[in-house]
Amino acid sequence: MVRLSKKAEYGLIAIRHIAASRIGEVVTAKEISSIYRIPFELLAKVLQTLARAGLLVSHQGTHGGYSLAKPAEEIPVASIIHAIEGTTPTIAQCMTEGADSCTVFTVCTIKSPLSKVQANIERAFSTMSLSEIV
Amino acid sequence: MVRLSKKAEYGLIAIRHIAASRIGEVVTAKEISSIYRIPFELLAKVLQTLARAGLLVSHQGTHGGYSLAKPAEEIPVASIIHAIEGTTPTIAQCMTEGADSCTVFTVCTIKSPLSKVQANIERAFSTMSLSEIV
DNA sequence: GTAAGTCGGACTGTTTAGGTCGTATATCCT
DNA sequence: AGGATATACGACCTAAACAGTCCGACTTAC
Repeated sequence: MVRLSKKAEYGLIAIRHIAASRIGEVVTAKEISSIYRIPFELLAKVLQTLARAGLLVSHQGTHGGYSLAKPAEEIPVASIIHAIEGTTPTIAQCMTEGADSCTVFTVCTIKSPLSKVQANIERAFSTMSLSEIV
Repeated sequence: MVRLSKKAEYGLIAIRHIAASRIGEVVTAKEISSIYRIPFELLAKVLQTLARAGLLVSHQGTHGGYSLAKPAEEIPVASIIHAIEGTTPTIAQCMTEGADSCTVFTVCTIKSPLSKVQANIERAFSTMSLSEIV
């Protein structure tokens, strides 16, 4: 019913690890992958995505790695998950796509009650910042 | 991030429809499938599952169909979703399976913060009964 | 210039969701 | 009795998403 993808899970673990390290220090993908036994290549991709989303800054070359782009307090958990999972997450299909994607022509009867639940979930992730899970 | 499966969506629409019909009246899978343009075979499976879970009672034979097994007030939305999705839903893999399924040997660092979010979601669905979405 | 890093696209294998098919069984009506 | 109309249920198929891999390129410190 509610499950994060492996990528999101890895991303959360990784960014939490980075947040927990001393500030100014960069952390390599290799280090994280070996500590948490996460496939290196996959983790690298996730970190790249996070960097592109502006949550991490990457430092190339020898002694390169990743560090937080901003203080942990300013990074909501929701933004991490969103960056990784890409697609805007909605609880039911009819809430994302064009109005006529809902095969029910007039009313999608369950739409409005579910949207409340969705708002709740979204809020739960948005109000929780990275600093709270370190 | 948070999306119900089609089956769950169909199940919700269907049971809501049944709940909205006059009491004592049975509704056929065919009727629901044609109204909401839901593939008949698939819907039939979902309704069977719901019947097996004790949320609906099925009436076989001519003029058969489905009706609610109990008043809508006594059917939490969560129970409908759980019945259909089967597997106990957890937000991350490490929360379901055996302790050693988490590749991180000592601590799954993100486990506890996420479990709070999960509890929230669970609560949102549990406190909402079918009667509230009719 | 070489080692240690990130970058990013292409590719593969596996799982799961969504949907279909066929057959059995129960019930009503004539 | 027998046909029409339902549910019951397992087997099957397909496409897409997910998890993971591979490889070549670029960047930077020493």
